[in-house]
Amino acid sequence: MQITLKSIAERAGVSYQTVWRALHGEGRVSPQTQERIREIAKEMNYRTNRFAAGLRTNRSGIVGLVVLDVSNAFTGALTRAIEFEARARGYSVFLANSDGDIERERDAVLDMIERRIDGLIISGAQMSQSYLFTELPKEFPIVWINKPIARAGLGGVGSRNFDVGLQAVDYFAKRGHQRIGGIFGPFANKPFEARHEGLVEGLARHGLDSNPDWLKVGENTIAFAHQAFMEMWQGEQKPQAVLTTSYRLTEGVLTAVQELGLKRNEDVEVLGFDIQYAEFLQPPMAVFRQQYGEIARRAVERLVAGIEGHAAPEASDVAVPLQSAGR
Amino acid sequence: MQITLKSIAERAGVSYQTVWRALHGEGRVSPQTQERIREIAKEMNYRTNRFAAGLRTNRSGIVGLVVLDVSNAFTGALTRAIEFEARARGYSVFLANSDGDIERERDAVLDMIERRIDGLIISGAQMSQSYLFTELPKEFPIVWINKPIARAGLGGVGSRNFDVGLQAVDYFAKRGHQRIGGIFGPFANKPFEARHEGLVEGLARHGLDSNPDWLKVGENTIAFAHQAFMEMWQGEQKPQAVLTTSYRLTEGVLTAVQELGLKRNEDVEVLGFDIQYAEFLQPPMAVFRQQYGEIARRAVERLVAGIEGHAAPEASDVAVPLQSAGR
DNA sequence: GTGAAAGCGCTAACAA
DNA sequence: TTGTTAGCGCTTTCAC
Repeated sequence: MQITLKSIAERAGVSYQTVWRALHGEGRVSPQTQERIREIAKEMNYRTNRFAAGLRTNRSGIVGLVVLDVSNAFTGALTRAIEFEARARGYSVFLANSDGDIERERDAVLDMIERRIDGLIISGAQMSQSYLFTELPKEFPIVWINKPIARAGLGGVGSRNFDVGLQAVDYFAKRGHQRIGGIFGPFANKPFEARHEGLVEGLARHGLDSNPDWLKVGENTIAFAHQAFMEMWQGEQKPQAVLTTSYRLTEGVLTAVQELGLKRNEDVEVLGFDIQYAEFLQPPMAVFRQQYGEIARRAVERLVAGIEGHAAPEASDVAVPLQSAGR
Repeated sequence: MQITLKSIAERAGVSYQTVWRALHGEGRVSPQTQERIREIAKEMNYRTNRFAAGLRTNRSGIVGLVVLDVSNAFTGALTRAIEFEARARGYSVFLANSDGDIERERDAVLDMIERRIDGLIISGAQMSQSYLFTELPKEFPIVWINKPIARAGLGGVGSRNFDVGLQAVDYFAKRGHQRIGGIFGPFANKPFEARHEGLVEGLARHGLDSNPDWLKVGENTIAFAHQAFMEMWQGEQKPQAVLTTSYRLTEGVLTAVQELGLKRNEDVEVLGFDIQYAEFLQPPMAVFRQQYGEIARRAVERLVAGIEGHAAPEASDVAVPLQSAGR
């Protein structure tokens, strides 16, 4: 048995529109009636049926969030922050993982559309060029994170990835390194391309060699990074310092360093990325950390503005601080 | 403009119930009509309005998931697995973080109730004894994870925490340690209590000392673990081996070990918990790892059975394997 | 200040 | 095989 406006109305001996007004505080009810009705509602544990309300208003108060994989450290932190921001604005969030699979992503998005989400945040999208976009309502509010989507009218938020490359070279150069390398995921992911460009530009600015053997582009996996580092180390010229550009790539390099029995900071210096436990490593590792909280705030703000028709600034990219190895 | 059954019906020149039957494959439609209608629907990008459907059927096909904090490594993995299992059964998931705050948890749950979730999974619940339960519909399907809730008629799933303590002592004893300690979160969280009991029982079985100075119970925070380990180390009798019983507690001990300049496995041996990067540490660390995939599977299975009225076994606890330090 | 009534889009029971 | 109709619980307009 459901508790509805009607059942409260019966108990209170008024019409159910009066109940509605009392609960929504729409003035035109006598204070006594309002008080009485609210008490009854509370006593009966009345809860608005958002299905019915949404059906009527065409608003769900739900945002969809599709991520690659919540169990990734950065994504988890991002997801938490997004949920926090969304809830603060009265929205609930549907969560789905795409697992990097375009079909899973599409299914998730279409399911959310059926469930009438008001807007969508999509992080690390697979489907940016996909025909899928022809299946969404025109002008549907979408905000991307990290990986741009042409279709998203509201734009998106990412990190200042070009700067990551620049900063890395500055850092390494200051510590006296000349032979600098980097490991990158696929350029189909724009952030990797930008980090790469930044590194190359940084090398140029410092007048350093940009050795293709030390600049590895491939999959964003532990295995690729491991292999890439191994290859660098087999070359006759070995790099003195290597920038990694994702969580997984960092882990791959760390395993390789360990297997080769190298000492970080003596044999080779590694700059990590998004690794939460950098301080616990021996020796501690300096690390770029994406600012999930700020990214989440901007993304949600932009999305909600789009949904509710407020003006809001385009979301702009967020700086990625380099956190030094000291504790 | 919404695409509805009605708008398809107009285009197809049939009644909208015929459209409904065609789309739901309820036999009684001529194959040609069915084919034609489906094509039109596809072309128009028709998507069922689940609000309307849910209003009618009183089923949402949504499960609520409330966790302490998705950005915690174990919780992230658990969340991903739950979403996977739920989606495989046709359910979407609302995600909310309680952040360990009972008010946030309550708000999230009540909001989900308004949105008519079919059932709730709650991990690390804060509100087990709370008056809140008087506010939920009787018999509402709830499954807990990790922290038992009396109110949850469907039971829950956890890890075999007592066994963790037992195994830890076996492991340490086999490696020749006699002075064994442990660090635990608050006993208000049953899993900590069970791990503690297991450790004490293990010590007894091996005829080892159960020194209260080495058994620290407090907050589940990095800070507490850090302080607890520091205290142990200031005692005149220092432990040779320490079990940590959560992700955060492990990190706290690792920082303390590092600050004291100790060498793990020489000065003191540490058993970690739920640390994903145990292999990257120097030296690698043996670690208990909760089986999030299996826990998720059992929880969702149990919940869905409860929702849909199937018979299903009570969910039982899952073993926690100890993964050795080797790579 | 209060009530009557329409309608959101769907499901489901019944009629033709 | 197809159509008619009622109703889920709410929001909103209009009348009193």
